[in-house]
Amino acid sequence: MDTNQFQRIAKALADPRRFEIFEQIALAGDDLCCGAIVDLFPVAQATVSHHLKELTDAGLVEIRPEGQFRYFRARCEVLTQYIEELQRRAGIACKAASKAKAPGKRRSVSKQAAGGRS
Amino acid sequence: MDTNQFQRIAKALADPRRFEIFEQIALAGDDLCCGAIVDLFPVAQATVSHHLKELTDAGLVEIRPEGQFRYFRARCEVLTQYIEELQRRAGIACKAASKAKAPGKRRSVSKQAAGGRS
DNA sequence: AAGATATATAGATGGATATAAATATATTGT
DNA sequence: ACAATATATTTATATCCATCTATATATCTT
Repeated sequence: MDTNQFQRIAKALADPRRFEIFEQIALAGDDLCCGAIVDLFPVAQATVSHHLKELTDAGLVEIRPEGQFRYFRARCEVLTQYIEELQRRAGIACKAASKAKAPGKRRSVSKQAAGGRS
Repeated sequence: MDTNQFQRIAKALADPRRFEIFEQIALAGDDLCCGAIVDLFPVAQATVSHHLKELTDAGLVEIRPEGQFRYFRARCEVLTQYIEELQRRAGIACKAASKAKAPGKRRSVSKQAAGGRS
């Protein structure tokens, strides 16, 4: 999974409302259309539509148009991929950390004088 | 894991810079102090300090003060707990979805006329 | 105690974004 | 074709937040 999608998913999941919407979609299978979701939350239809777009752009949700309705379905595999990527990135780091427990090589820094960054 | 921490972690991970900082902390074991992190990124010290606070508040990082320094360590268990909670919430939903594949109970909605929500 | 260094906090600012109202687009039914 | 319904988009607004500068606090060194 590329960094771009990784971050888009992270951001999509970070908003509580949007995550709840995703949860509801996942719970409902492919049975929820936009209007049904609007009924579940105290927000305007435009807001739900916006969140659905974010979720879709992140790849977490896919759309099945059916007449004038658009039914949403959670792409659980994509969430799984995200979790795996998260585990991979942080997991590698954490593993490396527990390995490097050996010598006392404290990195104490002084640079401030040099003014390195702009 | 309570919803509060769940969302705080999600938000902490959602900012790319902050996630990178977490990665670096995890990679370094408990060897990184604030100044060392500042050296790794083109942002001001105050910004790093802010991100460290967010990560700490989310429980993803813990502090070991040592003299004038404060060394940061990644709490990988907490990240693991978050991942498990994410899997639990979405996983349950996704599982339920694949189970409920049975009858054609489309929820098509009409409510608009009633003007239910505020 | 005084200066230097490390980190945190306060305040300000620009940019992102969640939300809403209004409008546009598409589809269905008559 | 027209009215009604469903969803998306546009535009505006208010809030949040990443970032900065400046300052405060704490610790170390001499």
